[in-house]
Amino acid sequence: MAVSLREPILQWYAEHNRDLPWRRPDATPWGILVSEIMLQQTPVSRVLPIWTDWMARWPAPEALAEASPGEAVRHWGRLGYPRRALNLHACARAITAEHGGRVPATYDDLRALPGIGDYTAAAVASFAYGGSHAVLDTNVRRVLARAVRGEEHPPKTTTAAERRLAESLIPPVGAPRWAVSIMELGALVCTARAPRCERCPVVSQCAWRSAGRPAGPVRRGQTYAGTDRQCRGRLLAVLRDAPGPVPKKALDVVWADHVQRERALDGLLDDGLAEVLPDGTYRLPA
DNA sequence: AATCCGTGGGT
DNA sequence: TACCCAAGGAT
Repeated sequence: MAVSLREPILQWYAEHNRDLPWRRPDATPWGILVSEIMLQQTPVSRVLPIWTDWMARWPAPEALAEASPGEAVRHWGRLGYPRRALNLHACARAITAEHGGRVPATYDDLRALPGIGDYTAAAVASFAYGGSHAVLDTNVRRVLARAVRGEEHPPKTTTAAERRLAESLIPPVGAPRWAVSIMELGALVCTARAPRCERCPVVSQCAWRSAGRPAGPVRRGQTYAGTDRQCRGRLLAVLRDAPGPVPKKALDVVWADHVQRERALDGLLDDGLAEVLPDGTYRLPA
């Protein structure tokens, strides 16, 4: 059955895997944790330079824990979803204070850290510690949706059936290798947009392929221009690129709509991504 | 369950 | 050129 997907995909990975720094033998659990949070909804190519800089600057949780949250946000640069920088900083402080400076090894302990959900906990437990978990990211879900269910896209949210299927495929030995293999296949071959079926090691057993690659329903993408998110991004960029506190005027000039701008700024303050000083200037959190 | 949360590159 | 979407998580 679906278990016959394993050997071809493992073999394909052995020949086609990318040499990524967080996959090397000398990668630390901390480096792997940092990479997983940076990779949430973010392409590898954009993570690489930021990850390299972070690991040189903060090679262990204790180092980041000693920095301010604002410094974490500043060095996050334009990776996107900057609350992840705050999450990573909070992870560093929790690991330092509650786990003796060692990244926890179990799924449950990892899952309890800020910004670490089901996927990231399973990924770190597996990749950093050799744990056996279903590592269900968007790549894996797409490969399974196509190869097994014969559909172009996975369901919007992870279903119990997907989880059962993923768990049934975990090999008794080498779970981490299997997880990274099927993820890599989704990332490089079984892509969302223009899948390279001619390079796929399991094309002969793919239900979607044999059905003629039927198109799934068109999914509504979220527009971005003019949103609060774009406004928040503009405002935070001002704070990030300034060496110190900035007057409110510096924020006002980057977004015309007054009501939306104030709402977005309040949101940044609420989220702990910015703070206001007694003199009315703004900066990244100290 | 549906929305919100950034950013930039590929198609 | 628009649009899609990328190793998700929190609410």
